[in-house]
Amino acid sequence: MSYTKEHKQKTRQLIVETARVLFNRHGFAGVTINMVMAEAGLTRGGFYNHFKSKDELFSEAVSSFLMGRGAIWRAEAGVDVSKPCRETARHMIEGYLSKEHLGDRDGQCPMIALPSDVARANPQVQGAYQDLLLAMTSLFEQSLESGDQPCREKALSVAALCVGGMVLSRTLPDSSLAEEVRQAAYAQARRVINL
Amino acid sequence: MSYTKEHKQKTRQLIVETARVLFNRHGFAGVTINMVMAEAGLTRGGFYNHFKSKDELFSEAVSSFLMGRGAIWRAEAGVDVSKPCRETARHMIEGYLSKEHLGDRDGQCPMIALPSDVARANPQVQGAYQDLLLAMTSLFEQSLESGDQPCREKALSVAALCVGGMVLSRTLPDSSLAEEVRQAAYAQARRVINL
DNA sequence: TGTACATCAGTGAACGCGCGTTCACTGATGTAC
DNA sequence: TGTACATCAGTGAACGCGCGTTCACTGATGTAC
Repeated sequence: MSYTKEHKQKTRQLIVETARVLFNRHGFAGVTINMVMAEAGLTRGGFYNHFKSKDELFSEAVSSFLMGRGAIWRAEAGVDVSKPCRETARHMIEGYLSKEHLGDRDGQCPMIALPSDVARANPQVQGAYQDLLLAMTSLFEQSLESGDQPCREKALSVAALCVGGMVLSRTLPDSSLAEEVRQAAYAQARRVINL
Repeated sequence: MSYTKEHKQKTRQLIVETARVLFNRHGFAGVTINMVMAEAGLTRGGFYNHFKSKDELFSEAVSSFLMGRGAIWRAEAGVDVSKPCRETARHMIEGYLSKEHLGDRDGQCPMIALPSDVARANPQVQGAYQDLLLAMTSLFEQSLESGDQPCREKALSVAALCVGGMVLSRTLPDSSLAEEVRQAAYAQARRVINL
């Protein structure tokens, strides 16, 4: 035996997390294997000891968000997934549509940072993206259920507001307009969950 | 004189429109100058008689939507910009969040097809993107104004629903989930404009 | 009306460059004795 | 405990390729006479 399995696993995770940040910043095509490896303190050749291809790395990077950076994010935002209630939904939209989340380009949800990159990526990446949406909507669904109302529709439309508000806001060069959009989406999402 | 100015102008427009379609399909990085020129029935070298760079082409392609393909789209969707009223807003969201618009990858609004590409592009491209959003929101604003209500916020949140619903729907690999998201966004947008 | 000419839109080969990926290697590590 | 060895994570040069862009050219066109 050379090194331990844990050592390799750690390196792999380091590469994935480094890549996730760089993909968020520069998009899929804007990131090179060399950039990722250098940023992780490694050299380009070693990459293929861990991944089959750049595509596989992209897929891992997007998947990693939910349980990795996303879990930290949820903790910071006060979103307790184990106790879904109206309060939880409120924390979720408050955190998701917050100014901090908008400004945190490196730690941002991939649904905001990479939508058109993912739309043109391979099925694994799209699957990871879908898992993010499902995590979000099922949290809303569980949080909002209360007998009569069709709350799945409500949950999906709040997700559309969250992602749409942030995607628009992040792309607009006029920052006061961006701020208006973000706040409007937030106000509307609040209204929907209180309906 | 060689050729007329109109001839050159026509060629330029052909290149821009060809590029707009290809950018929608493959994203900024996925399109090469050669692809664009070949698709337009020309050869690569001529490109620089018309544009300074690929960036400039991208900017032109996004700007061209509003008055070009977008105008055709509005006509098909029955959106009469000159008569903004509740009915106009209804046609707008009905068309924007329609199954046809979702499926029409080539003719789709760039806000849906290219969000993360634009977010990382140069200021001109972002300006063109912002103009699209402003066109949409000011139409909603004018259509919905009725004295007391804060209808700008309403307009912005409907835009977030339109873009968010479509961006999500187009990216989800599970097409029945995609359909649910689209319909939920539509139902919610309808509810907001009737509020 | 016919011809000679100047223009410049369009051509296609070529440039330098950086990409994703491969590969022969090296040297730090854990294990066997 | 100390040493010889096998493993394989990590190295870095190299590969083929296609990109954005440049450039010397060509030939279709409109104009002048």
